[in-house]
Amino acid sequence: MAKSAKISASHEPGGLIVHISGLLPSLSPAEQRVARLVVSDPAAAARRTITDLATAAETSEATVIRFCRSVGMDGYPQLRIRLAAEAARRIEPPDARVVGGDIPPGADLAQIIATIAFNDARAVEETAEQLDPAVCEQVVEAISGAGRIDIYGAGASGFVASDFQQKLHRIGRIAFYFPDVHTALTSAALLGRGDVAIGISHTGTTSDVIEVLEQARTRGAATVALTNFPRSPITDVADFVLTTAARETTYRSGATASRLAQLTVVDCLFVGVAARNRARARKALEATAEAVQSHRVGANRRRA
Amino acid sequence: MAKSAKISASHEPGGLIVHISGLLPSLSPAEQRVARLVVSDPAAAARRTITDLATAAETSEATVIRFCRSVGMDGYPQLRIRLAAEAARRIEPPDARVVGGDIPPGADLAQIIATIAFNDARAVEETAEQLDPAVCEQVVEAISGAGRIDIYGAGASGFVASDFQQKLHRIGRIAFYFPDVHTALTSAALLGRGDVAIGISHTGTTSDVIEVLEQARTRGAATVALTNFPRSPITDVADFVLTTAARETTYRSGATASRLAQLTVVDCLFVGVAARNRARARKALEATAEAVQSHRVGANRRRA
DNA sequence: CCACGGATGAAACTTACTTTCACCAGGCGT
DNA sequence: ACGCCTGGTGAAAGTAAGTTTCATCCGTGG
Repeated sequence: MAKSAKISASHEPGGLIVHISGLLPSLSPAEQRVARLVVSDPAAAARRTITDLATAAETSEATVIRFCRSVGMDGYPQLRIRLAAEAARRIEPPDARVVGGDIPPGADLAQIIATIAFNDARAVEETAEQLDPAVCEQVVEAISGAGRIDIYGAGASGFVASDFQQKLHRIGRIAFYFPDVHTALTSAALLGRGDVAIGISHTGTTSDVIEVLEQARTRGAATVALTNFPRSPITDVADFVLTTAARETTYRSGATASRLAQLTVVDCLFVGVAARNRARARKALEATAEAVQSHRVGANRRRA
Repeated sequence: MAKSAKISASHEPGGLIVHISGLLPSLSPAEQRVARLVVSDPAAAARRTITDLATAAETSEATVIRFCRSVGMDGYPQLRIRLAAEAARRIEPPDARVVGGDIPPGADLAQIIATIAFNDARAVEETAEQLDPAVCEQVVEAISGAGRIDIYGAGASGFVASDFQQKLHRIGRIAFYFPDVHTALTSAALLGRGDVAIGISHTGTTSDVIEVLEQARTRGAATVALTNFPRSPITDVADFVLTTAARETTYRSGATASRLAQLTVVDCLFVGVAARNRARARKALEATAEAVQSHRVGANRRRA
């Protein structure tokens, strides 16, 4: 008893396994048998019941408990949990993911999934990191006070534009999206001071969008550009520039990463606007949610 | 096609937590209370005894056991250990970010951005983790060999459906998307063996989509469901079920996280299909890229 | 209104964990 | 050599944790 008592003081936060193997020689023979089992396969040990482990170590449960105390645990369940945690941590990180890289021709689907998800998640994170909250704030303010909001985007970015439009609409802001250039131009011509025009273009070189944004600007509307390239042409016609941070240059993994990044920015703006008037936004959201209720079918099933 | 045994079954290698939150709506109220406790702090739950947890969830031990079974565990000890492992693997939760939580009323924009981006990125990562490559593979194969591919989705999921359609179209697959239920139904009625129908619904309860998918199935098409909830009604009419892992349950941060997750899955499938025939896909992509070139304006500037 | 089925918790029950205690083996003083 | 302590050990008793059963409750649909 005296021997193990002194050890109990050491609180071992890091490597429990290491800790155990360190004091292995100071343990009694029967406890050593237990310790060796534990050290050699922590994950397996974590799965065993105390009786099981005792049998495997050719000893009694009592000894296992003594072992637990010897290494500074309260009891067996605690040891089990620590072991499980330890074992989980040991798993090496998923092999070298190709950052922003191409997908090798021979890749299997699991690899493809890992690569894509990694890049997609990165795009979202990095976009958020480099977003300037000050600019966002100004844009949010402009949108909040706008008489009307026009959103432009072509192709894949049109998708995002449309999403933004819907979101704003759902919280009661007057927002429009135009899938067609001519309609957009017409609308832009009707904007004025106090209105907001938002142009979305990943490359920042989509002439249609630039043109429309320019039109809006000359009419006195505040113009916002959302693009991946801070020095692209679209930024010339924008009062506020928001950038995404998708690295993907190739078309390989679709333009999905950039789309996700754009959607994230849009979401931030949306929540920012909604936060300005919680009550009103919430009310509007609840109303719209209710509206689609009738198109929902019975709840999720219970059992398997 | 093995229609009896549904593909996807009990695959949850990625995240147990994620798995649980997906199952959440399909649990009974009392079990949901337990689930919420577990999801909100897995590490703490792992430390608790079953009686403790039951008390905290204001329910009985019996319910906790039922919960364990519902999420596919043998019993409470097993759950505990899995939770401990899970919690350990989890990287230090970035300071005060409310995981899947609400955005505090007083939050400034920088906080909002951080929270949103964090949740969005998480949704993408966790979705990838829990995606079953085997099911993906089968879906990819079905799509690759399909005579025709119909994609259905309403509201926000409609965007994703449309995106998928565009992607497949761009690599030369014959794919359709219908924004309108009636057109979709008509189209579904014309499907047959060898065709593929894909239904996208975050909640898995959108009656329109379910209906159309069912129609497609009775016509002999292979049906695929993409939803966040593995036990939702849409899975009843699907041969293949793919799930996303967005935790957000509230409308607050928009349904953006779920949308991103869906897009990621779509991207994976797309790349998977494209990888099946690199040459052909690449050629098609290059052709389409060239087509929009004329709508691009001069390159990015070099310096300021 | 009742029958029904699922959800639920109390209590019985089982298993796992912990403590107690007697025993044994080896060291040590007489 | 003989007791006599001392630490190591497992059997068994005891306690707590986990699991099952079952009666009750509640909402649903006939």
